[in-house]
Amino acid sequence: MATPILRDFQQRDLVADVTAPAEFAAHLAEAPRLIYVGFDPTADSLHVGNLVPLLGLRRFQLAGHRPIVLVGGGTGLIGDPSGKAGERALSPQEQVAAAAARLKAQVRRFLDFDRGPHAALLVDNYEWLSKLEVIPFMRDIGKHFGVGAMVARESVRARLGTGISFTEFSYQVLQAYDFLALHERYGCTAQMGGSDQWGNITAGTELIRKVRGAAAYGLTLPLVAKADGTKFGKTESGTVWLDPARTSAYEMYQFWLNTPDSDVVRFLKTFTFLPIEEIEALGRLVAEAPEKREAQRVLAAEVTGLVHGPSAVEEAERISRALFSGDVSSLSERDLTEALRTIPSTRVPAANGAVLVTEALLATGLASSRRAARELIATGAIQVNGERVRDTAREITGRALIRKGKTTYVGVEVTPA
RNA sequence: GGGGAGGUACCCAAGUGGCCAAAGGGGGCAGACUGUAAAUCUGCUGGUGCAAGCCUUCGGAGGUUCAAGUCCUCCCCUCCCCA
Repeated sequence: MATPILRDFQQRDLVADVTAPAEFAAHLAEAPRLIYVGFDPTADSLHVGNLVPLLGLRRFQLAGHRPIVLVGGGTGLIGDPSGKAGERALSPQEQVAAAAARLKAQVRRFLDFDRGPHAALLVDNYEWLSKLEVIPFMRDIGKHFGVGAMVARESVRARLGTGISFTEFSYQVLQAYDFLALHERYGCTAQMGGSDQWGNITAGTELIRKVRGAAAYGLTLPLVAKADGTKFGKTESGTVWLDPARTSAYEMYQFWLNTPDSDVVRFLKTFTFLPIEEIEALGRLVAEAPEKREAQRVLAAEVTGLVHGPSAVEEAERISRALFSGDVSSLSERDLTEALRTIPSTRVPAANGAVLVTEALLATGLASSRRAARELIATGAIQVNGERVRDTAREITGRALIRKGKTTYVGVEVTPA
C-alpha cells in the first residue's frame, strides 16, 4: 500500500480488514474519493469508542478525500444485530429522530463541513429509506441477496440459536442499500467502520458491483480493547460520552490520563493526529520514566482538545493539578469555585443546612447504599476537603469536595431545603 | 410430537429440609505497595440499622413442614438428542 493515507492507517494499526488492498490503494492515489461512515442514533450522544471511525474520516479528509457522515435515522428504526446477543426492542420513532438530530450537531466539530471540494457531507438515511416501496425494493434490491450468504454473516449466525427477527435480519440489506444510494447520489466509493461492520460493508460493495457494475471498497478498524482485557470506554460512572452534559471535559481528561502504560502508545496512534515519530518518542519516555506519565498527559490533552476544545483542556489540566498535586484543603475560593463547576457536582437540600457524609455519598452516587457508604468511610476511602473522614456521623455544610479513593472527586453543595 | 438436561445474586457456578443473605471463581469498589499505571496481597460486595435484629431474594404461582434454594402440584422459559 503505497498510498500515504493507507500507510498512515497501517502505521497506526488502524486496519482490521480491507477489500482488495492494492486496488483500493490505487483508487485512492488516483483522485480524491468519497468515503463514508454510518452512525445509528441509538443514544443521544456518541462515545469515545465512536471516535475511532470519526477521526478515521478526518484522517481521510486531511489526506484530501471527502468524508460523508451518515446518520442512521432510518436504520436506527430497524436495529443492527451486529454484536448483539439478542433481539432489541424497537426504539420509538420520535426518540430516534431526536437522537439523530443530536448526533448531527455533535459530529460537526470533528470534520470540516464548510470549505472547498473536500468539505464533509452530512446525510441521513431516513431520507431515502423512508421512501422505499416494498415491491420495487424486493424486485430491484432483494434479488441480489442470497439468503445463504446473509445467514452466513457472523452477526446473523451468532443469533440463529437465540433468534433473530426478519426486521434485524434485513438490516444488512438496508446498510448495503445505503452504500448504493451514496454511490449513486455522490459517487461515494468507500465505506469505513468498526470490525463488527465487515459483513454489512461487504454486503454494500457487492450490491454496488451487481447493480452498477462498479467497484467499491471497504475498510474496517480494529475494535479498541484494553491490554488487561476489560472493556474500553467505561469508567466507574459508566460510558465516556462526547457530550459535555453527560461527561465533562474534566472527566474525559481524567479518563485518558488514567490510561495504563501498556495501552498508551496504541491509544495515541488511534485517537490523536500526532506524527508517528512523536508517538514513538513518547513511547520511549514511558519506558524510561513511566512515573512522569508524559504520554498519558499528551493523550489526555490531545483527545480532550479534539472533543471539547483548547480552553476546556486548560481548565481540566488546572483542576487536575489543583486536586492531585497539592493540598486540597488549601485551595483558594476561586479554585474551589472552578473545581465545583468542572467536576461532577450535586446539590443536596437540607433543612438545617447540614447533611451527613453518608447521605452526601449516596446523593452524589459515590455509594450505592448507606451501608456501602459506611463501608467506604470505615476503610478510609473518603476525604472531605482534603481531610480523611473516619466518623460516619460527620456532617457536611456549604460547599465541599469529596474524594473517594485515589482518583474520584465529586462536588457537593448543601442548599437550604 | 417423543426423550433428556437445566433456570441460584452483576456474570459463571456450588448447594437436594434447619448451621443459607446462600460455597468458589470472575467482575466491581476500597485498603496496602506505587506513578491518579500494571501486577500482587488484604478486605468488602441484597436493603435497613451504631448494633442485636428486622425486611426482601434462589424462573412464576400455589402447597407440605415448627422450618424450603432444597420436598410436592401446576405454569413459564432455555438448551440438547430423536422424529
